[in-house]
Amino acid sequence: MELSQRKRMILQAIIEDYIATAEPVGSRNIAKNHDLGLSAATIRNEMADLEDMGYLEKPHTSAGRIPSEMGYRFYVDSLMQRYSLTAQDIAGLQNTLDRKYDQLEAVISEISDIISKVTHYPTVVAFPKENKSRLRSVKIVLVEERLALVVVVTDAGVVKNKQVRFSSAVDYSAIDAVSSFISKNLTGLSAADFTPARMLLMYDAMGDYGELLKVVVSFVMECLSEDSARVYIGGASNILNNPEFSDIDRAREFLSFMDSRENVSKMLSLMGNETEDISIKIGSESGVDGMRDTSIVVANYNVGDKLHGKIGIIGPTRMDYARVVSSLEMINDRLSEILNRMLGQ
Amino acid sequence: MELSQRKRMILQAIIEDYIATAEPVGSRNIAKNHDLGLSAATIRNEMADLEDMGYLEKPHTSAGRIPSEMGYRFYVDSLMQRYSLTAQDIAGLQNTLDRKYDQLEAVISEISDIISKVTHYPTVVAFPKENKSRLRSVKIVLVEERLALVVVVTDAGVVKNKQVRFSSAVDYSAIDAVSSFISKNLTGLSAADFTPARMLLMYDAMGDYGELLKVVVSFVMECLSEDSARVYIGGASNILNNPEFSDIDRAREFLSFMDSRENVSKMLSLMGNETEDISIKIGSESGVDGMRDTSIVVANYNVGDKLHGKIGIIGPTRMDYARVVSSLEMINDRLSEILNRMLGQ
DNA sequence: GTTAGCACTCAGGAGCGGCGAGTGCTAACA
DNA sequence: TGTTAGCACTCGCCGCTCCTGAGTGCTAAC
Repeated sequence: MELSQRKRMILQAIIEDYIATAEPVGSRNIAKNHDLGLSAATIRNEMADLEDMGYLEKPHTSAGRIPSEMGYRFYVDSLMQRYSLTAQDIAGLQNTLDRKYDQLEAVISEISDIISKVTHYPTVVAFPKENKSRLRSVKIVLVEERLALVVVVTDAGVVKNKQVRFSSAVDYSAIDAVSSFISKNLTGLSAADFTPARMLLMYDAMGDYGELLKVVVSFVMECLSEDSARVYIGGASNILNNPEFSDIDRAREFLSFMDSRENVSKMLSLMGNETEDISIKIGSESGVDGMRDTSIVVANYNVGDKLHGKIGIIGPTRMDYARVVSSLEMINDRLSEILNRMLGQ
Repeated sequence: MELSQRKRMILQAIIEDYIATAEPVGSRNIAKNHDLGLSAATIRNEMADLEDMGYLEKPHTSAGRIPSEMGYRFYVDSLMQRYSLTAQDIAGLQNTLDRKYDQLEAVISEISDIISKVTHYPTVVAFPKENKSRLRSVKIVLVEERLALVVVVTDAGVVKNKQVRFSSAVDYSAIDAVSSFISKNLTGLSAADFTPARMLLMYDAMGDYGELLKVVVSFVMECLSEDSARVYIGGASNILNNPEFSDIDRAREFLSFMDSRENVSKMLSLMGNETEDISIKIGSESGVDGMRDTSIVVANYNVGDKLHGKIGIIGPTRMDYARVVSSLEMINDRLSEILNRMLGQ
């Protein structure tokens, strides 16, 4: 059954009031504060209907109503109006974001702080990650007798490097041999191509240099597969500004979840749907246990067509979705820009 | 005035009881639970003395006593007995620490998690940092036409690198020229040697390659000065296990302090005294405002003789100092070992 | 269909009294 | 003189009751 226009208006009013005040909303308040041209009694009737239909809940008989998860879902999908940030917000954002960055880490942490500051919710930013990338080139730089730097470049233009320490001195000829072997045989391969059989063959073929090759190749594989999604978590304590978390056990449950990057990165990966710009999971929709009554809003960013990542915020189900969505959209655009300039070809 | 042996025993009993229970300690309890051979009345008299002398405080008339900051300080300096970790603790530690690490980041975060797990307090680990290091060598690796990797090696054996993107193609001759210029003129210099005058001269001398040189040199300087102490913060939510922080405002104050790496790294740097193995700041001793009634215990670790860092925990002044100190000592040893193996020459 | 009125519900806060842990003082004892 | 038992006193905490007020649902009138 479709919701009548009047029901929609009332539902929206209730949800927005509840988002603003965190207190159950009564019919009288709606009648007074929103100019709907209806008396409290009429609104009461409509509210009873909305409750029957599952959009509202009563915490107890004599309190007002609060939105159910289904109510929030309907709000987010159909009622929510795009919120425009104030000029002040935007100016502040531009200001901080216009700095020059040269370290990925610095960009990510700064972005996270900004989101926290704007939304007043805990923030999660995933580092950009590669999709099925292929090897473009490998360089081995001998730094000292027993220390080399292995530099891997993928076709997404991403450069990774790692120090490798050897137990005995390595000479240039070994390095050269391995380098040219790799560029001849491995260029253009993706992680899936590194089958055990192929690797064995390779190690054999290289004879004396097998050991060195092994070290280098295993790092190359690491770079190409790269499924360990690194995340940056910021502003976790912001959650305590919400009365939902004024209970200390509740707060601890949330914060100890957020203390673990693994938890958070797992949760992010469950958010799926990389095609949509913004995805929202309300309460139990996230499918994560430790996170009762919290919602997650995530935006996907892309760098070129091979790199992507996610930025998001986590807050109570009673969240200012409209504001969060527009903030995320805006910041996401700027982040994509910065990263494209920084990492793009 | 010196404390009598009896007063010392009583003070120790009170502090240890208070650490264990977080509740003001009364004379009767001491008489009952500690076999001091004294009646409650006697202990009462001694407690009154200890209060007069400043070692104890009364939250209100009819509660027991709690230690003052001065009381804790005396305890830490003179009364505290070295605590030995249980066999189980140690086994657990060895177990996790025996993994092979090859990424600094992984070591640091793992160490932090372990300390949190053992002590149940929030943890802070500073990344190893260099002291007045000198330039050993610089390599510039051209990765693509307009992308190079600059690798800097200091005399502490530390290798840092950074991607540099150019607006126009750079050819090998430029790279070679700059490389050899640097190795001829800058080897052995420390950050202080890079005076503006000298730099200007250099840039001029290089003529066409001045731009490239500028980029490389500024990164070299960055590596040599390196005062931005990176820190890893773990287990912050552990603070909520302590009844001192069951008040939500208190918890928020603490956690929002911990949300900022800058705050924490600044606080760490105030801990000073890199010669001592362990340093302890109790309550206001830390000189940091946002951290009422918290204590900090920090251990210094060294890698070779040029690199050092700090690991520490932060908790309520009512902290199990004995356990924390021994845990930190033990973990610190293992960390030094791992890092020396990993980064040492 | 809308609204006014009314009886009913129920969480939250204020007020109050009793309990008990703890103190300080005094007087007796070794 | 130091130690201890006894006792009056203090005061935070807990649980109880009562009251208030916001909010509901129903009914009857417009």
